[in-house]
Amino acid sequence: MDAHSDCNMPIEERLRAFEQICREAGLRLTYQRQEIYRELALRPDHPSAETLHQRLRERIPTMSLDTVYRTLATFAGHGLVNKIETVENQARFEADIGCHHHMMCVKCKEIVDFQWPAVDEAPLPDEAKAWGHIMAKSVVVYGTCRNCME
Amino acid sequence: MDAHSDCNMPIEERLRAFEQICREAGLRLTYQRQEIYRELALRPDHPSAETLHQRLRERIPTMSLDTVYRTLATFAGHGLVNKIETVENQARFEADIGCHHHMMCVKCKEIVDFQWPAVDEAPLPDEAKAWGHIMAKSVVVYGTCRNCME
DNA sequence: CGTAATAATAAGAATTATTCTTATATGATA
DNA sequence: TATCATATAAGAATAATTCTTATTATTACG
Repeated sequence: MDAHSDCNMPIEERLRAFEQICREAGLRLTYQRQEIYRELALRPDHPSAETLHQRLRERIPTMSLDTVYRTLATFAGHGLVNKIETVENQARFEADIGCHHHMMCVKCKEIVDFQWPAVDEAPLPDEAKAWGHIMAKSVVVYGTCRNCME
Repeated sequence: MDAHSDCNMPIEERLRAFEQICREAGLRLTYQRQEIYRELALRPDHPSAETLHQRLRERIPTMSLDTVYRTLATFAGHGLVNKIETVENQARFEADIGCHHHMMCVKCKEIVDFQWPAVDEAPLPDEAKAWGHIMAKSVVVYGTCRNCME
């Protein structure tokens, strides 16, 4: 089985998998990288780089926003985190790279994971196969969450 | 049948539908709005606001980038155009609001429409229904297009 | 274990993407 | 056609992200 990290794994195991992937990829295991990964992996939400930076700065006042951006980009390049596409102009991130999709509330902007096996299992249409080589698919659903429906 | 605009309709009809929707919504039918809509509807690609602005400025040198952004936001708010979510940080737009999905080439960033009835017809999982009221769903597939596979 | 080489960081500047402000112009209505 | 509200152009401002550079810290190697 491949080294991966999803929300059903205990945090220690996810951190170990993270460290292993860093080592294999030749990424130095810095304090900042470990703390950024841990902060992202610890909560099930989908923070922006800025939100993550604010959280980290409470513990680590010297952590710079640039490091958060740079590190998240590095992680995303190595498949350690996902950058989530939304209609908003601030990118959102998650450490759970298991197969799932996203629902975003158009009011509070909260993003929640969900499973949709019917879509995961649906074969890509011929049109898509003819277009080129497909590597990833992403479903984002927009609506109003229960909290925001008052 | 609802007034809508997809790539199978002749451009004249799409422009008429556009004008009608503007009138019904109380949106003034300005020269800029008509030209921005026409420019977007005329091509099957998915330009950014900036790309669209460059195209328009060749014909209309006084067209401002702000007007393009503002107008696209207005259009999107009235369901006249789609703002497409991607992992890139520049938003992309399209005038085709018929049901379809998108493939994006990670190299050249080109976006192409495709149909995927299996996904359109798949019922949302209970998890999603329980979350709140869902209004839209978007599928984006990432890969390398034939042109970029050399 | 200490040290050299090199990659990563912090800080702030720079860039890119988008939105706001304000004076002017234009479309819709009477 | 005059009126009035809305939309526009221009450029300033803000927001989001990336770059530059000097410094620091990790890793590999002795």
